[in-house]
Amino acid sequence: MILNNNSAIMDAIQKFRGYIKKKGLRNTPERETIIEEIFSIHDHFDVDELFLRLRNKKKRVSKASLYRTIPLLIDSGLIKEVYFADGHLHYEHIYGHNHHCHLRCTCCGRIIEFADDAIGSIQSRIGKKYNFAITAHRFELLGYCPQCAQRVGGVQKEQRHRKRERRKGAE
Amino acid sequence: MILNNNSAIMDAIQKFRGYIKKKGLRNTPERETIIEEIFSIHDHFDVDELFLRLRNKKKRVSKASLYRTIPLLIDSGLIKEVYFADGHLHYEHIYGHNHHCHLRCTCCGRIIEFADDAIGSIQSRIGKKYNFAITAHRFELLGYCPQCAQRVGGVQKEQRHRKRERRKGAE
DNA sequence: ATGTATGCAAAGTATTTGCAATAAC
DNA sequence: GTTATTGCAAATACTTTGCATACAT
Repeated sequence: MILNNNSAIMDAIQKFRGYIKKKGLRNTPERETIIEEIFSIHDHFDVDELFLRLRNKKKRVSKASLYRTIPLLIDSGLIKEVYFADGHLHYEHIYGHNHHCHLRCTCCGRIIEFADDAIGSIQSRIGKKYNFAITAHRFELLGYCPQCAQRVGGVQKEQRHRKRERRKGAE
Repeated sequence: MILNNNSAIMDAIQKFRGYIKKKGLRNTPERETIIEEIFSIHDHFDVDELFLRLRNKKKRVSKASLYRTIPLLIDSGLIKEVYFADGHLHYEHIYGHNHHCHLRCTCCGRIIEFADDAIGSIQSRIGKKYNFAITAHRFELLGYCPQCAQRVGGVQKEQRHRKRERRKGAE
């Protein structure tokens, strides 16, 4: 059911061009490079991962441009924030992904995607009740995965340490 | 239905003392001061707000202690992270609050609390399915409040600016 | 007595911003 | 030609940490 092929990338770029035009902004090769990379990631990502992936492919886009582009991608409906961990936000693209939420192990950081039909009905029920125009939701379940549940639990810092190791490795 | 009176504060402190003892840590006046302050806040808070509130009451607790105490309060089940905005996490205490989730206007930052019975059943359904021991969830709905929906939309930075002004005012 | 907790200041990490040069329209 | 965008480096924001002192047990 995952459609992250060239057609999804082209759809995304088309949608972004429309957004740029509507807002009176300018399109640039850097922005399209970013979109191409994001839509080739079949997973969640954070700014640092995105930056490293681009650098590994010799695509030179500065981090400042990443930080400046991400809000545009969110506003244009191409990506969304999915959860906060390791001290920063993680994102994922929207096109070609089925809608899902995240189940996260607070011990090892493992992520499982899930979907549940009841979420949509809660969203519309609450939106109507408070007269909000709801544009997005974030639903995360937190707990211990089967492996971590056996061990003690409460070793919340492992996650962050692992992340640091990963970054060092990439230098 | 809100019970943030002295008995809720005492309950919280009792629970924390039990936690401290179980973990072999030490209780300190600073930690109890922090708990008292948090349980007197009938709202969400972030580290900076907590720090300023304490300072305004001449209770001298360093920010380092706040940052070191918050994980203990989360681990002991007294508070929880509720959402990420303005570049950092916001928290709320658990005792004496009915369970609820947050509806947030991405334009003006306004927060509405809501509850929906379906959330609990999703949580247990998914926990069972993936064999996770679920300890918490975070469910946020994002959109435009009635007032902001009338104006354009997309002025995502207002929120952060307002926060900065607020801080300056408190100096 | 022992060793955890504190405050402070420094370091670390993430993100934003000023500015000159570039390039999209 | 005009002006948004870029990369860089500096600045800012948030959080963590090292260390000497204080204090809970």
